[in-house]
Amino acid sequence: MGYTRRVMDGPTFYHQVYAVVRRIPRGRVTSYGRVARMLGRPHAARAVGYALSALAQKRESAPPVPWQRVINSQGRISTPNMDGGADLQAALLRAEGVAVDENLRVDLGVYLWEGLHLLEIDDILAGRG
DNA sequence: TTGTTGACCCAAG
DNA sequence: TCTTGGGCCAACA
Repeated sequence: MGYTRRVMDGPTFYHQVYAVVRRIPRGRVTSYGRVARMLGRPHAARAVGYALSALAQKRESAPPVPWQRVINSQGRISTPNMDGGADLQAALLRAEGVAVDENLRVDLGVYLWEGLHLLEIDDILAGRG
């Protein structure tokens, strides 16, 4: 089968996103697009952002997902600042040693996390990670 | 089953 | 640098 993801017997795309995000090392960051690519969905960046958004609402994350380590491809925090979310994210990153600009910008050349390969992700999703 | 909704990405201007 | 416009995707009503 090629494209049917209506009823996936495995983890949903969201869970796959969470699994990958949990692998981001402390003090490093990556982008939504990169996470999407790691999951074999090069164009699903928006869905990744949506997944993290849902995470913030549900507030049910055990173990917790370090969502603050995910920013956009321009190295900027794109979290809505309604709840002070963007500021919170910046604070969390700084606490990990990541230099965040006053304009909520991070130097990807320094802090970018390259990511994982598909095979490693398969292991993680299979519970061997 | 269809339409809507985003914490996106990329190429131009 | 910043702003626009078009494209892509998954979850949900």
